[in-house]
Amino acid sequence: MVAISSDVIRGYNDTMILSILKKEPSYGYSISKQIKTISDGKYAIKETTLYSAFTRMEKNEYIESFVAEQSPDGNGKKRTYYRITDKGLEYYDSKCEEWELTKEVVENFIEYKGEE
Amino acid sequence: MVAISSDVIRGYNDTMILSILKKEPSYGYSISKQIKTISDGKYAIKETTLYSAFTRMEKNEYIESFVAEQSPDGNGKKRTYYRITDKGLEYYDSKCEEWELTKEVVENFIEYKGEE
DNA sequence: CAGATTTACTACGTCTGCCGTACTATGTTT
DNA sequence: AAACATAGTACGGCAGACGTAGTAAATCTG
Repeated sequence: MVAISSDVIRGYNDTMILSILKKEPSYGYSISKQIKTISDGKYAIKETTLYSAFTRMEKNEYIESFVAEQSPDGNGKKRTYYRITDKGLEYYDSKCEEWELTKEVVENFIEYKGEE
Repeated sequence: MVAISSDVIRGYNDTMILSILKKEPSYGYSISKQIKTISDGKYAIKETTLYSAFTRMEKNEYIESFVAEQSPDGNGKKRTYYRITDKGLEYYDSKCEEWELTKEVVENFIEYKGEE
């Protein structure tokens, strides 16, 4: 079983988070589950990686946080939600471009051997 | 102009080096130039990154070093050449598999917008 | 033939993102 | 009542990439 090492995914965790926040604001636990679902169970972001990404990206103004109740009637625990900013959208787009370039480059050094 | 950030390429520098050493033993300066050529000028490995990769990979027994003259008649400066080991070949193969998986995962989060 | 450039490295310290471990504290299910 | 899911925070360590700098021989260039 091949796993994705942190050195490989490094630099794309932020992109994954932003791609989810592009759709609508969300919070840690939900994003974590969405990443698992979207990746078809192939990747799970670590909690600490996720929350430190929030801190970093908020500092960089790629996201904004706000606190909201779980249900509109005011009961339930409060959660910290994140929303993508315009700067975050730009950053996401640039990361998508970078990905296309990276793919082109790396594939020159990779040998692909079909299924087995 | 999009550039490839170190956080993105991290984890693939070793793979690139090994893919070159798979063909034949080589040395630092040459590998550096080959990476530039093979990537079509899109990526240049930093010297310090390259040489620290040698140290790490030799310790991990993915490569072996030997010293040789530049020309067979014994003149010219000596160079440190590296040769890939069986363990290194295995590692390279596993990295290729990992790349296929990473691609599948990351692409779920990326939006591709043709040329422009 | 002197100076610039290319070749071929080594040393050292810093930065950053990822991760392990651990802890807190509700809410919900069995 | 206990277990599990939810929703985090705190803290420290690690490893790979990189900036800066320095050495030194070989080769090209005016």
